Amino acid sequence: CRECETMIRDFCLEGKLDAALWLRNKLIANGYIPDLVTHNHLVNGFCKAGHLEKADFLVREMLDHGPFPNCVTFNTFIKGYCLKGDMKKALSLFWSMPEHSIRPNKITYNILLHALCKNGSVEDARNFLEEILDDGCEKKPVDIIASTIMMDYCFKNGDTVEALQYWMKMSRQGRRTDVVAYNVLIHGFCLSHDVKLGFSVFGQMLKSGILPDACTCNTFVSHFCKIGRFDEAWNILVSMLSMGVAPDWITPKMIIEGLCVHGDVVKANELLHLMLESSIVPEPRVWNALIHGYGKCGEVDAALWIKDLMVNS
RNA sequence: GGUAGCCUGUUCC
Repeated sequence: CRECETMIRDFCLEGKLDAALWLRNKLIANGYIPDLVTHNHLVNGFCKAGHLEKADFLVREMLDHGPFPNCVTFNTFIKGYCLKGDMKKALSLFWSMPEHSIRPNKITYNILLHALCKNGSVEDARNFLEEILDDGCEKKPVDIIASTIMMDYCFKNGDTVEALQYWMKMSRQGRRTDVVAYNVLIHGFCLSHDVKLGFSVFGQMLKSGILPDACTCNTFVSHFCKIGRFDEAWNILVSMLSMGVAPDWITPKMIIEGLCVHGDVVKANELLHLMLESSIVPEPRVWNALIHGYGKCGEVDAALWIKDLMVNS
């Protein structure tokens, strides 16, 4: 019945949760119990759709009749409550894990850390982190993702000093910092309007053999668009392309919208075609920005032409 | 003994 389980999984991924649940119930009625991973897909589907009552029902059934939930089940379920902003419930689930003899893993901690930063405060997250570290043996190195989460939210709250402490701890531990950690650091410097530092971090990143990605590019581009330096933003995009970084639709979106607002529709149009050549099709609002941009300076023909282009893309 | 699918961090809005 591997095929039925694959079907349930695909239904979940496509958001067809009713069908997925129906098939699961059907199989059980016929005496076959879908395996744990399949159940986890169902829980995940319900959580992502915000139907936590259904996820809750499913997890209860799993506890009572199997397949017995594992750490992934709880991670998924906890994240569901985090997305709803219900940290009380998320934390109580976390603390209930030992009752079921399920051990939380790094991912569990990171889900909660992230949500505590987002829905609560960095303070709450810091306390939680300390609690976790105290719990086990000493000198446990902090997970790189956990450090990145903390660093990110410290920057976002304007606490640069603490953010950098997380960064230094990370690099001191000799753990391999990755592209996301660098992106967060660069973004942090851009937030405090210190692009120069951002660039020097970027250089450091290249030196340690870590390749930039679309986020790295977008972080710089976003910064330059915000201060109205579209020439610089454009240069970033071009040099990233030459480094082999594949831009996503966010990159052109920022520059095109910015250029249109500032009245340089011609340049925006040029960029649009560049992206279309790389078969990157922008969002509707990017097209709107261009159409509106041409309309604003009275070039109705050009506006209509863009509209045709949009329909054909 | 080998093998598969599920859960965590960064950029625009």
